[in-house]
Amino acid sequence: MKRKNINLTEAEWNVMECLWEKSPRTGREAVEYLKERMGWTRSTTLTLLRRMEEKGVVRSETTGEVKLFSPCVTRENAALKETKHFLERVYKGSLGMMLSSFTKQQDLSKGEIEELYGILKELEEKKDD
Amino acid sequence: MKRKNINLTEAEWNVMECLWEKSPRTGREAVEYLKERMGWTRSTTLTLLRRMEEKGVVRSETTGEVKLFSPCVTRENAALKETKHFLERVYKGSLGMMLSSFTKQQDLSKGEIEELYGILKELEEKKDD
DNA sequence: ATAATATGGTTACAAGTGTAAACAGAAAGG
DNA sequence: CCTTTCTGTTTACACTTGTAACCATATTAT
Repeated sequence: MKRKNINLTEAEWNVMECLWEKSPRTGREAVEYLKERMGWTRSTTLTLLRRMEEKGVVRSETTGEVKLFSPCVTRENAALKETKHFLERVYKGSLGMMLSSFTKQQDLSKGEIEELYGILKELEEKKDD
Repeated sequence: MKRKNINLTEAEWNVMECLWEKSPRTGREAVEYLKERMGWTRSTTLTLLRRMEEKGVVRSETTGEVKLFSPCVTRENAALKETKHFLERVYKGSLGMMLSSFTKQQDLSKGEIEELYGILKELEEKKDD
């Protein structure tokens, strides 16, 4: 069961969120953060951090007393990768298919539609010049 | 590690694709299909089918000689669920955020942008009446 | 100095996943 | 009939993921 595409698991995303929000963070900070929003125990958080360091998505430096953890991937990159993978798997890579399928069953508010329009418009303009 | 949200795994999506494309299918058909595009052995496919039946995403009826497999979920529903889950995890549930993040790094062709526009326009119109 | 804390490391363990070999009964060929 | 061939069922096994207890060492408070 070789896994080439080292995508973040659900639990790992939470750890990343914690580090993306602020980094570097000491182990203690991370533990506290994840205890609060996830209800994880100290062990759980530290184990995750260790594994993620092994996987190369988190890096740490020991400064005398404590360890400082930082993410090795930007949120943008991780999200992009995940998005591609997701689109590939579920919508044969087509963003259009995803949008139309999704909106067909999920009612978007007027506001949301406007938002999407805005994004597209901007894109187009950027393309023109 | 209780998993409440029975989402389809990567491998399972392939089995579903096979059944969505045509169903019901005999075991043999499925095996052949997945041997071709995935290179899976007979065992692998049949094991997957069994597990998926246990999970309730696939159903089978034995007609005397052979077993006929069918999906218990529509592609649309599975995709929607997966999409929600994905958006939640990666983009805090925001479709807009996803679109803008994605397009910021992934160049869309003129054609693709047009396609997305079309989808939105249609949505809007439907909303109006 | 001794006991309580904090901090990080090691080990554990069940459920889930990917992948498949082995086995068993039915049907078909010779 | 006996062997090959389908078809389906059982068993297996390594890796992953979620979750955590346990252990060791350093620091601190009494």
